[in-house]
Amino acid sequence: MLQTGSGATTREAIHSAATRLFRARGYSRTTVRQIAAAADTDPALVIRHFRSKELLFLETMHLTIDDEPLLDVPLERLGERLAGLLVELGGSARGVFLALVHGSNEPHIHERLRDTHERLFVAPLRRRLSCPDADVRARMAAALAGGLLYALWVAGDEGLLRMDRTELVSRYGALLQEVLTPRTS
Amino acid sequence: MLQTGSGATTREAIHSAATRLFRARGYSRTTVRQIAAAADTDPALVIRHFRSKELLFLETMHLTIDDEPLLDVPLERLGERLAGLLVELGGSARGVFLALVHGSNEPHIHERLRDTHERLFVAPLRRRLSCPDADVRARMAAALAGGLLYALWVAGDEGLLRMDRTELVSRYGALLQEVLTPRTS
DNA sequence: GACCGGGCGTCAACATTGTTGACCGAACTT
DNA sequence: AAGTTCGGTCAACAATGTTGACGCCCGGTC
Repeated sequence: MLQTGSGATTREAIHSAATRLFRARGYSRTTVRQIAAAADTDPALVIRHFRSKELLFLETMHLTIDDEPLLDVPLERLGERLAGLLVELGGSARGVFLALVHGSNEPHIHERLRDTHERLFVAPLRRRLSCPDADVRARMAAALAGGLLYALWVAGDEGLLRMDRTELVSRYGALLQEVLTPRTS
Repeated sequence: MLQTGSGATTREAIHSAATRLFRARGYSRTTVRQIAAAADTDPALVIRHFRSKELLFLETMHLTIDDEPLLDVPLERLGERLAGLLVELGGSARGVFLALVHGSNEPHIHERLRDTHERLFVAPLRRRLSCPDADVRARMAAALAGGLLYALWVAGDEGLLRMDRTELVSRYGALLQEVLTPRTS
């Protein structure tokens, strides 16, 4: 009957509090009671609205990039464009990505991360390629993309973090370009 | 005074049980009581020998590769050699790597992962290069290496997993080679 | 109007987690 | 022989995710 009483609003309060906390502190370091307190409600209600902490996590942690800017650039600049997107990605996307990676010990979260990798990197890149080995190229480029995020955020390579952004974009972009449209020399 | 009574043996039993369980199930899904049961002892003793679950994890989860085979290959084959090492790495190294990545929500484990990345990938590669930008090249190659492990194990890209090993080594190796010793064309 | 059925909220409890302290036995030191 | 220290056992603690019992209040039905 979906009566839109105060139920929906507290549900949204829980949702937004969970989003913020999961992004900031990850899955295991965020407790249901913290979420309840931030949403000014009861821990039991958090579970009653979303059926478990893990389902709440899955419902809040969606990693999306507008992949339109990926598509509207000429093919020979795709590598640099993707590299630029990756290094500028920071902020909220960083939190979601790290939460997914850290939480992917849990099978459902791992599945979510795999979907995200496929949908965010592999599929858009493959769509831009027409050669017979487009799938392999897209997957290798996706591995490179994930590798950059891994090195910067997961491993925390301070050498790369301190590096000049435009140089990093240029060099890593050239590498991505080499996977996507190799020089046949 | 180091009396080698039954103290050291149970400590080793705990150590080996923890190693096995952490590798198989990761940090958060392994409980101190499971470790104690597998070592046939008491949970309290696990904590008394290693001061906390996290310290026990750090003492057991060391990721090492004999980097000698990395060094004894001519520079122009280094890329393919590294790629070969990475895809054949499986087994126990996979468990340790995943445990570190998943657990790196915890600051100390994150620090361990950063050290491992530096010691396992960045440093050996930089040692082989002599150009002025050796550091940047080594770090980018390390990002590629981590990206391959990330794509295969963390994200679980089934397309790459199903791919022919020798082709994957050859193609990803060429890419690594491009970072290490770029064709100046 | 009386009734009551179900969504919303509150509270107390449960099992499990990591961790600590109290107690005990045995072995080594003096 | 006395004492100190290490190794082990047991019970407890606070915090975690989760569940069930109870109360409230609004919307529809006799």
